[in-house]
Amino acid sequence: MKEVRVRFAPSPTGPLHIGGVRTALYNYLFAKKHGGKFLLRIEDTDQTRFVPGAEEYIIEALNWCGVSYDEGVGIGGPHAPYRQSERKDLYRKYADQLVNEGHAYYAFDTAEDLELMRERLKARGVATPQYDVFTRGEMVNSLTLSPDETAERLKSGDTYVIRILIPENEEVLVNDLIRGEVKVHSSRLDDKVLFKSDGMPTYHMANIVDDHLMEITHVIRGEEWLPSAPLHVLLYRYLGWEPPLFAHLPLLLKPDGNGKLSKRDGDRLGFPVFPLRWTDPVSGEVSSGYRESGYLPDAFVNMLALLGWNPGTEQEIFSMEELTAAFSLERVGKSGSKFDPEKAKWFNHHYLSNSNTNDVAQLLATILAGKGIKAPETLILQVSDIVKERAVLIPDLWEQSWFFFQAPEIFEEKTVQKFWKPDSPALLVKIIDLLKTIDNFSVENVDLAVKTFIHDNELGMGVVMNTLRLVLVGGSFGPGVAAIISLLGKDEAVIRIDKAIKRLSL
RNA sequence: GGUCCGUUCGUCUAACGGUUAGGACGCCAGGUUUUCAUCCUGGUAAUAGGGGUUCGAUUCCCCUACGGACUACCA
Repeated sequence: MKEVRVRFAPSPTGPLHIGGVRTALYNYLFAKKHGGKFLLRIEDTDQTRFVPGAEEYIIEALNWCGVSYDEGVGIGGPHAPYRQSERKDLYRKYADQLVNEGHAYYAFDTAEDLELMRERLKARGVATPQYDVFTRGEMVNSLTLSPDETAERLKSGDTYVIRILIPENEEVLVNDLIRGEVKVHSSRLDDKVLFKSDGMPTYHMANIVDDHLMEITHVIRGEEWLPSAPLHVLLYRYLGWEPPLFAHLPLLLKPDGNGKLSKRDGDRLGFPVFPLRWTDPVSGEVSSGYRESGYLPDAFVNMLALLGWNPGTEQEIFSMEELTAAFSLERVGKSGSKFDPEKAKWFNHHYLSNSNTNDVAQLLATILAGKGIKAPETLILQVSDIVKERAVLIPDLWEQSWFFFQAPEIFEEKTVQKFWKPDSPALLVKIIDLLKTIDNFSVENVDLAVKTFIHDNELGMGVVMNTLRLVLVGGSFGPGVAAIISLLGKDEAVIRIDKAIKRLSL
């Protein structure tokens, strides 16, 4: 059996959004599953839409997700180059071949000509004006011009495009791995431009040539390409090539209402639609990314994988290896999936709280370093251990633990109102004395000592604990009080209690 | 408008002719608890509508409705 070769072929016109990431992911999983190759090709045939930084962004995003490619831009491979603008010279001969064999033709119409044609047809009541079997006869092209005239125009340097000559009357079949057989009548297809007047091929031409040359076996791409798939089938046939197998993935929809997920939805609903933060080079507008928002790549990938695909079992937590083993195109759904930001958070929380404490400590250490805070490694480790299950996003690690690294400057008014009573200072003085008697300052020991103290003095658990919490962290938040006291250490705990007594008693 | 694709709880989805239509997120309730979370238990909630085919339709066919994609010398 032939080696499976698939590609992800984005256009560098901006940041990759999560729908694109998912397409890349499915290609990757499919390739790995079948022991094949996954390649990255950059489709930059439209020079006017080039956006600086977009290509780098795409590569960085794939790397962050752990979606690595075997051949492509940046790493090369047996079919280099992988950037279409650098393959420019390759395409022309195939366009010529199509013209020579009567499957394509030269068209000299100007933009104005085309506009006029559309208006004319609309006036005539034609709903969809197209350059097709019905209209090509009245346009300026090598079909309507004499061979001499055509040759003359070509020679004199008239600008022209090359259009495919769509056959007049036949059903074009597209066999889709996800949707089955899709039939379209050729009379509904238009004579798409294959070769532009600027000397570049269009997507349609370039993608067929490259997929063939790069020996692509499966084209896995978004559903938005389904309507042009018949055209691609025709091109393979006319070029005499065996077409790859097609799989058109369902779309990612916006969380509310309907429609394709877009950049705007993220802004509007407050969640990232991009894997990484992106700053538009022209407007300077910033779009948030999953990475910068504090998502773990594994959680992000897991969440994305399940949007449109399911394993057929009730498993929902998957490592990349497990995804690879379980993935199949047969289990990709047909209908679009609404993106659910809440579920994304759930995944991240799950991954964070189930992460190895050492890994979490790394994340916390990075945050601390960014704030210029120095802390003992063991403390970071201990804090990470008790705080990881309380964090949904990475920044929560800090939100839940900052008081371990710096003493509170202020005391929450609300909590003071509720727990600071006239007899609080006396209580806390006793607690200080108590803490001083504890030799082994482990969480368990501190917990036992405090609870015994509460019991022996017939005090209320809530009152004592919350008062302690208030003076230790400055409010009503954080992990268990015993853990806080233990990790702070005897000296620091006593200092904080003592200071608070003085400040709050004023 | 035309072409194509689609339609199971609010959301992601399972069930590939026979199930009390299952799971997850969310939500609600209860439990654990020193705060807030977590965690545990339970609950809520769906086959778009109408025709067929069949002993039997979520499942197969048709129609309707609704939704989406596409409709550039953009990908």
